[in-house]
Amino acid sequence: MATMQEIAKLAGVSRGTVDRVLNNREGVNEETKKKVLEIADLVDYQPNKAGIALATQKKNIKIGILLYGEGNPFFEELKTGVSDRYNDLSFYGFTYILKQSKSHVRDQIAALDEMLEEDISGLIISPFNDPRIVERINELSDRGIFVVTVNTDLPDSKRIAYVGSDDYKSGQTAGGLMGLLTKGVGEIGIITGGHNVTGHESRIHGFEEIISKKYPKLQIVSIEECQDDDYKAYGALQRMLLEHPTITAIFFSAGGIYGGCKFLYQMTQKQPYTVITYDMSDVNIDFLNKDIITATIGQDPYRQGSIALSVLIDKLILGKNPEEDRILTEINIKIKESL
Amino acid sequence: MATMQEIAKLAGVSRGTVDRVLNNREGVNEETKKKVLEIADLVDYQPNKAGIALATQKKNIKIGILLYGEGNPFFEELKTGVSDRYNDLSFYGFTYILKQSKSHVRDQIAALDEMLEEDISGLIISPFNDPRIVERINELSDRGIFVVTVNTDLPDSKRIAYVGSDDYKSGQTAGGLMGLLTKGVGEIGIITGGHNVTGHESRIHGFEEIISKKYPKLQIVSIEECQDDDYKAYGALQRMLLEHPTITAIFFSAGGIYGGCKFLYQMTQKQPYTVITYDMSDVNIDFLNKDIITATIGQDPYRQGSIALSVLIDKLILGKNPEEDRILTEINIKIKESL
DNA sequence: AACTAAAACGTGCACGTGAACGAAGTGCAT
DNA sequence: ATGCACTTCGTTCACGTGCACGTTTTAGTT
Repeated sequence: MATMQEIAKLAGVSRGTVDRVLNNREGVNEETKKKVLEIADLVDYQPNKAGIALATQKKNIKIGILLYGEGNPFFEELKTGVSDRYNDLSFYGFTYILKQSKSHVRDQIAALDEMLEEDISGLIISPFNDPRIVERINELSDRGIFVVTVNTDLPDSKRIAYVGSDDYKSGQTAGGLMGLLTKGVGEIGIITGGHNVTGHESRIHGFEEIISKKYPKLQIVSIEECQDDDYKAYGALQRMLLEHPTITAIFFSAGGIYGGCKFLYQMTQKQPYTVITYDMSDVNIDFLNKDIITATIGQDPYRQGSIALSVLIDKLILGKNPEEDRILTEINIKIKESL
Repeated sequence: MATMQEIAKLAGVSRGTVDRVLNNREGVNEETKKKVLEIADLVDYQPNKAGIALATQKKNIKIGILLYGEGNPFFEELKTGVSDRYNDLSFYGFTYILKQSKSHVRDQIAALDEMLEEDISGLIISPFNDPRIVERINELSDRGIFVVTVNTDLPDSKRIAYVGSDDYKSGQTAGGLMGLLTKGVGEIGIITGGHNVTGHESRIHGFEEIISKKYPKLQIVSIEECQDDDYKAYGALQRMLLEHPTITAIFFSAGGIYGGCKFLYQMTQKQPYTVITYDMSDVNIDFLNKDIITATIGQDPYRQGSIALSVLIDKLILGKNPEEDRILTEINIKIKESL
């Protein structure tokens, strides 16, 4: 591996000049610049990360991580991913501060504003789908603070990358799984979440596509919205099953799982519903163990956290742009036995 | 974060002495040693990784990675995991050499012996379950070369850690999934693999346990061994379905998937078998797409590779022992739509 | 030609650690 | 007292980079 020193020698200049060229600092003649770049290219110069790390430490870089849903195992796992990767990357001498707001847009905005006081140089955020959030992300970007979104994307913002699952595909997966578990026959009810989580509709579209194309004998007979509220979900499911007693399968496209499953659990005449939900929350684990939920679809939150930190540090310290601006994580199916 | 220099100042000695104490080098008085350790503990000294990295570079550490099954997507993903993590960790200035032997014990032994010529200081191996391999791993350990096993464990060897899935549990997962997909009714045939892959029997035991306890109307009516050979698998499945025409579900506990699925694909009168296999190989993907395989069970090879490298480097460069000597990866279910 | 300002470049320090080298200090035999 | 071996400890260099500072060269003005 060639070092700056060696390049300097080959180019007949000092290491300082090489440094200026390779870091795009000004104050170097066009010709010498060209020559240095040529040689750097020739020897395939790769900066030594340990050197960078040692030199960067004093800069005291700080990045912010803004999530919601305290205690939610999805975010707990995401945090583990961040923390594990931080372990590898901490030699760059940066720190991070973590905030978890309440699950509401205005709380996230408040937390975001608080975070800006801390003069961070990068941000990882699981954003709500709200124009005010987009606005703030753009503002940050303009100030030179790089933003990576996780879990939910805001494609119209100036974020440098999104790390999370492909919602349409995860909807298709739910659809395919539903087909298999029901042997392709029966009636389905869907409990949807709220509207400030982007992927929401995509999931349902993916689900509907597979059901309609691949399983003609499977029918979606009712869709109820619950705004990610457990009380509403309880009531919604109750009404739904009363109106459509022929339903044998239920798909929760987002929240309201606890409320819905509680109702199913409390039903006097137990019917073996096929139930598909999202994410590995405590609630999901509990109801998987109680045989209320049949399967749940995970989106690898651990890797979301891990990759997000990695991408942000690459950009922030090494100046390396992510290869894709949408980095998709795997979709996993979990059942009781695979927990 | 305290540095050696600061500890030295507090202890009233030079940094060299602190270095000797903290790295367990000899030549330092008991009392001063005690004092230094006290202060190091007090300030919660954590060595600066960038410093270590920069200083360690010249040592030219090399580690070996020994796999088999060239082209096998399981190992391809594992290699990606290694490579990604290497990207993060390469600042320690180490290199690795990768060998993929043929899928046979004696080829692995030969490759292992070749590797030893290269004077490596650590080894990651996906071992065959054979006493000669165990013997060699122990020999390496005695020579101070740390060994991490992936994919298959050799618990009786002197490896410092195993990274892979819990085979018994993955068998249970297969069983639970089989129950769900068949609605708990029908007859099952099992195609098993060979005997030099440890987890083999554990998977089948886990499978049998769930089937017998949870799904009384589901019966395993035939088990055929195919030694991971596709020709044998083809024939074995043919015989099996001839002898037991009532079989509606097939469980491949290891190899022979291509042979078996090819037979199913070529059958003139297509029957909708429920088929469960292991790992995300090309073969599996192909037959998932052809609707021959219903679901396949993955064991997160990416993370196996990633974690294995991490553990080995922690031990080798930072002298840190893994917290557990069995590090289990997640079990994931994949269907056609979630590929 | 003399001076000035800007451009272009070199030098040196800092970061934290590993490790070789060398310098004291101690005890013992001569 | 001198020499010697041994213990104990301090000093120094090396690793590769970022960055501040200082120095030289160039171009422009009077």
